[in-house]
Amino acid sequence: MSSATLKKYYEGAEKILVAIDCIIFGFDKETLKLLLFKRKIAPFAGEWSLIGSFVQSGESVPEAAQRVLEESTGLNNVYLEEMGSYSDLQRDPGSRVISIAHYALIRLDEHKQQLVETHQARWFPYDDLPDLILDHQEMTQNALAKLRRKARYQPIGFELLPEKFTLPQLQLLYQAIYQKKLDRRNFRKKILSMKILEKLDEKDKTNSRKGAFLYRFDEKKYQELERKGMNFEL
Amino acid sequence: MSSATLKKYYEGAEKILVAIDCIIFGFDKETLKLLLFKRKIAPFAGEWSLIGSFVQSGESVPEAAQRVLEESTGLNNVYLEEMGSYSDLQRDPGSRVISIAHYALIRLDEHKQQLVETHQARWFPYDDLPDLILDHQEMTQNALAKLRRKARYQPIGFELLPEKFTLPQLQLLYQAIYQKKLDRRNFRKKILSMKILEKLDEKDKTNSRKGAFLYRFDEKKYQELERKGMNFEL
DNA sequence: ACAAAAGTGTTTAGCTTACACCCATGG
DNA sequence: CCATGGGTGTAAGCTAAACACTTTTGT
Repeated sequence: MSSATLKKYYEGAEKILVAIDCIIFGFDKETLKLLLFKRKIAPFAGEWSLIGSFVQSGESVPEAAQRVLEESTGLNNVYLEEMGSYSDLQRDPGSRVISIAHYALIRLDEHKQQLVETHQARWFPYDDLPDLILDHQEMTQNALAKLRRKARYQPIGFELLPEKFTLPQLQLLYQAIYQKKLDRRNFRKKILSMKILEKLDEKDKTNSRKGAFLYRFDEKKYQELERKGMNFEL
Repeated sequence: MSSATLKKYYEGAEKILVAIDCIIFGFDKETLKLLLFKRKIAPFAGEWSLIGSFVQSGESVPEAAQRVLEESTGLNNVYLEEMGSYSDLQRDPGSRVISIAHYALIRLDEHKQQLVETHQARWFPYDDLPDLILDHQEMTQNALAKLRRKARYQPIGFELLPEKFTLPQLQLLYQAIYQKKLDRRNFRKKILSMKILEKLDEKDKTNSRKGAFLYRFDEKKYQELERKGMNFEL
């Protein structure tokens, strides 16, 4: 093939705006929350929206997603997962844009509250969200579906908890993700039998007089088990 | 925001070439296969590659993927699933391209052999693939990983078999997907207990003198069970 | 009659589920 | 001393796993 034809091959194709949008999950006490933003630009200025940005020519998709996360939460070591593209021709009246949606799991206690204010953002309980622009509602629903599925075979739930957490807290989290109650004894048995938690000597007394022991997720132990082919199931 | 700023918002962003690439799975007797193509254009003309195409301005990502599938196999009702984006800045030396990879499951008996020839394509056993260009090797590995995971909770395996198939055939397929042997009696028990197969009166005698009964996948029964919340597990 | 693949049940072990009482502490 | 949430064990039912012989039929 001649270099002229090659040129035509790549240049004959249409370039398209590529955006990324982030569904940011957090977990507070017993509810799953989403970080939403008041959109600053037209169309739909002033309405609630996911946070997003265009992919720049100098960055890959994961880099763009990390950048957005850092700009909006101040965090740079965030669990981030691509969840698919949204490409309807009419999805954005402003222009033809293909968006690659991502969901992120962040620890509410770590993110910079100040940035939330700067961005006119707000945490909403997952089951009490405002109307969202464009196809952001659909993205949001797909994100929870993916999160649920993923949480079944990988311990990503821990990404939503502080470094030290109690078993009751962990159970509340999984209950929030699966939207159903779990038996306390069975939950404990199962999670402890996986041996991926390190029990600490401290107690957290914010929720009861007796206090609950704090645990820490042991990444190393988990990865060992994973290599040996364990299956993490609720 | 003024319309000038708006203009700047969308126009200030960089447009990027967006491609889709398809990992096309087939199943033959007892091996999982991939349809690969001799690349016609530079760079890498003449080397083996997945089939792909740029997303046109008039089509969505799923539409582009279907188009590619139809052009390369002649099939238009194909099981097709997006599996993620590939966006390294240097991934394609020809130009900066973001590719959204998809995997497809097709029935070897249905696709048009003639098109395979037209495209200088060839079916390769999954575990004996030639070197592939760009990041196509990585895509291929990710595709099988996704297929395996997905096959655990959705009966997508059937997309790889002809409409009528025998239980031994089905078992061979799942063994190929999971790369491990399954017990014949347990497999049968499990699959039949799901009640998603319709037993026919015909036998297929191509593989034995006795012959094996043919079955058909019952989409309706499956969807009913799905609504009631069954879990499809190997 | 025999070779080659299809078909069929039972037993055992492990896992999941359901369930109720005592413990520690701060007020 | 009592109210509140944290912690613990066991029995029953169910699902998964292991395992070997009979059936059919073309040659």
